[in-house]
Amino acid sequence: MPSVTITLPDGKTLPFDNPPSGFDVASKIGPRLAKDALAVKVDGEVRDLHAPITHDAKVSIITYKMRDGTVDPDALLLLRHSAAHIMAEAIGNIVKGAQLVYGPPLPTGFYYDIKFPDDRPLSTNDFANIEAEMKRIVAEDRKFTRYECDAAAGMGKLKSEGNKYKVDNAERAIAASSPSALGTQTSALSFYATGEPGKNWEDLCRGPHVPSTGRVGAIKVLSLASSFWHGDENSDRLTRVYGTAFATQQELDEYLKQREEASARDHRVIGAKLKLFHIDEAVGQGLILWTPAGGVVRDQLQKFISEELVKQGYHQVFTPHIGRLELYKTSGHFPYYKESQFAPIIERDALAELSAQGCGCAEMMHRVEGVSARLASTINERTKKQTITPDRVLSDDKLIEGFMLKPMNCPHHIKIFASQQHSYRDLPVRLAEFGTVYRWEQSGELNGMTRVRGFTQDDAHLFCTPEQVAQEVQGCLSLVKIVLSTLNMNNYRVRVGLRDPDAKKFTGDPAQWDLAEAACRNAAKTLGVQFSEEPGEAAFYGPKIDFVVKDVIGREWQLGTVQVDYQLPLRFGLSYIGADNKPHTPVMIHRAPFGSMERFCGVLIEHFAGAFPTWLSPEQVRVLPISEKTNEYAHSVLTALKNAGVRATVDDGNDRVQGKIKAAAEMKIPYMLIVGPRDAEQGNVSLRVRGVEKDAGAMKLETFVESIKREIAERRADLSVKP
RNA sequence: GCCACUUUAGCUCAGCGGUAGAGCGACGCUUUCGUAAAGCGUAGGUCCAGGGUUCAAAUCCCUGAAGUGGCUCCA
Repeated sequence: MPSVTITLPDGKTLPFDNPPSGFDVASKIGPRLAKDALAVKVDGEVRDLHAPITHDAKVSIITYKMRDGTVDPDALLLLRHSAAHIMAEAIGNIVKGAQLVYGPPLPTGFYYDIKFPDDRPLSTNDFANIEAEMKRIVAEDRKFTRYECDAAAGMGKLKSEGNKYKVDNAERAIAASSPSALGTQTSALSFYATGEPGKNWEDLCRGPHVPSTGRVGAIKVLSLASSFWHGDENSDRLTRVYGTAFATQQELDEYLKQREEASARDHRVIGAKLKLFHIDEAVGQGLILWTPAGGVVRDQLQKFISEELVKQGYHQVFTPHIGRLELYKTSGHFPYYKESQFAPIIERDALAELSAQGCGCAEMMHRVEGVSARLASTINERTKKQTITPDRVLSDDKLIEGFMLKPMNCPHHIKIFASQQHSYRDLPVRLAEFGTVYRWEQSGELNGMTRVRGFTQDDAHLFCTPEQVAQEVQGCLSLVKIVLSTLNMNNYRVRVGLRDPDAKKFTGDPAQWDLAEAACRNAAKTLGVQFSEEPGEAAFYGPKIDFVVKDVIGREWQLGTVQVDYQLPLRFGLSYIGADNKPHTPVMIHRAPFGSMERFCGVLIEHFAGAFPTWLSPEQVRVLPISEKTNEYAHSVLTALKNAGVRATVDDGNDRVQGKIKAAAEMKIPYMLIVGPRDAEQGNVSLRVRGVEKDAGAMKLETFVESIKREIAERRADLSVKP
């Protein structure tokens, strides 16, 4: 028998005469550890607690809680993977003929994709039954038993069960562990029985699992969703059942409470309560109506960024909401993103003429969507590549012209640049606009302000020489940094999106892409923030740098973006006269520090839970007279505030002051000024600061006005006014 | 777009075949008050829309719209 030496995390070694299991190792360390052990990590790989360790290895025992008292993320994943099996068995017991597909753990829980028989779909009404069944399985505390068969036997077993999804999983597993890939390893399939193989429920599974069902203390079925097999929308539709699990009921309860709290800061809920925006069915899905209060927030953000733009040498431009279809065929937006744009707007006369010719719908679409031969050859010549798809090229007399609701601002800005001749001395030219664009998002994607069909980008396009790219990109990045730090959004990461190495989803010369990607990478390096490079994440015309901001609940939002573009200047034939007196093609940089005003405000609402810094607050101060006796004084206070440019109101209703405070607190107003006879006599105001449970004390009205003016002017993120 | 669920007063929701309900808000009156809701009263509804079943539909069935959670997508 070979002896095995186990090295523990603290460096101690334990000799064993026979290959021990993780449980044996834990038992040798102590009975308490053996009791708590869920699995074992062998040379960094998580394995079943009872699997034999056949060679000398570094071993650590995985318990639910780590030494510092926090939950081990490995243990949680393990437990949730096991919980997914328990849920799958429970569902299988309740719904006959349910075919299991795939059930992985997630950072917050787990799901199982299941194909239900058509006559028996799952509904949320089944949750109670499923949970009861899961509890029964947990109470039985059955062992998770692993067994392996060779590929042929395993496949035979699965095929006899008639579940094509599991057969497919097995085929993938065999392919992934094929001898050619891993040398000597023979491909085998592993199964886990929840209890005894042959007697209890079992599933094809790589594992590992917790030792027994009883170790999963608390499971809850959370929601239903649909998914596609292999994520392919043309493939089978599956039902995805989400759940979560913890070792104890208390942790589950805490998690559910946390979820509730998260939904309480939902921008749609807060937006309605604070009357920040409205979406009206009659106006249309995904179209935001900014109400007066939300209008203040947006206006302040726009003023803020406009000030920065002046400092950085930008020019403000204004362009209309539509443009000729031809423009977007030139830019490439129309062919590339046809599916996610509103349909073209076609002139009445053109429609009537086609209709008179008996032109059918398909023919009409073809003649709208086609590209003229002249445009195709021009662009292909300029970009030295076949960028116009030949089957869409029609002779000019067959084309129908139309307009597009603009999906991007760049073509309009390009035309502004092209309207004048430029010398290299003029560059960079920086054109900025709060430009509203429209995109046809799928209805199921729409979500409050964060996913909409019409939105305003804080857009700008910079036209510069190749030598200026690096510096201009850095300028853009510093702008994004100013924006994020002013708003106290300091938890973000930076993603450099590079072209997909093997896909054809990019246009242009690879050498230019290399240049652009290098410029982005270098600029990201100078940021002093961690960044990741992600191939395949580029725009079709160039690489980009995205700022992904993490909000208070840990969700990530892609907000600011900077993109380098060598393609559009070529497609539009842009040029400037260089020092050599010859024309050169400029490089374009697209950038939007907020991204979209709608989405940014939505994220901002959730970030602050509606409690905006004073400079952004729709209502900055509310004056609360104690009774009608001080209404007059309250109004004089209001006048003083308004004269100082402070957004303020008076609550002169006949509520008691407690009621007025409650109402003002619910509207998340930064400062309340409570005024009674005592204050009126001395020209004072009694201050109450948002988030503070008690009176901050009295102060002179003039002092308050000066302090809040300073706080607003500095765009401070905190409430700084004190008596 | 796909799957599940939801849609009743301005808001949050109850009612689930037999007269349309509550709390908050709004409005009015009383109270004139010192730090997170004073008291009383009044108004407010095409029960999402259209069709069907029924003596009778907010309630059951069908179709559609919108919303929510996911899937897929996001220049």
